[in-house]
Amino acid sequence: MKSHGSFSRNISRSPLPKSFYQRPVDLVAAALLGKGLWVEHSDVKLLAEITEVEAYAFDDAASHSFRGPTKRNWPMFEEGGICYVYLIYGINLCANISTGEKGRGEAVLLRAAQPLIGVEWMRQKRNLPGRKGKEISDTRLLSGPGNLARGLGLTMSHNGLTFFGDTLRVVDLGNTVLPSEIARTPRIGISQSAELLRRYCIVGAPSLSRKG
DNA sequence: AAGGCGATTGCCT
DNA sequence: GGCAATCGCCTTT
Repeated sequence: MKSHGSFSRNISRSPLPKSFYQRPVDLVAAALLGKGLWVEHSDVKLLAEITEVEAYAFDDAASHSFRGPTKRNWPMFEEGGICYVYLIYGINLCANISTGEKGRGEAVLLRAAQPLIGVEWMRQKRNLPGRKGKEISDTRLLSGPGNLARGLGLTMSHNGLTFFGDTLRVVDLGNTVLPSEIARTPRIGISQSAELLRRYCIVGAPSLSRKG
């Protein structure tokens, strides 16, 4: 029986400690798989299981931080556990979690998650007025970085918030993701350092933005 | 001061 | 499978 989508677990409301993020970005990326992403809005509380992420290191040509701090990427240089939100292609938002010590310049991009709590709220966020086609299935609501940010209601107002506060949290879902269940692949949509295996995903998770 | 291009998505062919 | 939408940073005048 696969655990994805199940509620029969011991879900913690406590955010993971700062120390969780004070580690090399690739370790944090892999460790985030299977964890709960908790987002609180004034009218709703949301929870989703992280299934796909990408690691971006300071010495990585594909990373926003590669050329040093700017007005846009400054949260990447904060201490680990800070939210970095940016606009991509003028259309979509992407949410990241900074890692390492302050000044390091590394982050994990959140690419996909499985909705657990607040599913209908997420669907409303995705089904914006004017959208054609069929209703989006649960597993696709947070599939892809732009969709994840939109479905969870993340905006630029979340830029710079911590993931151990009231609004944003990463929590333990009481499950275990074995190393054999984790796949490493090239990152998606980049040209620099395209050969590096820094995309991490839970093998076979239905919410993945792409197979593998 | 201006133009190219990107860690994307959804619609159209 | 191709492409438009659309904003900010970086590179080049």
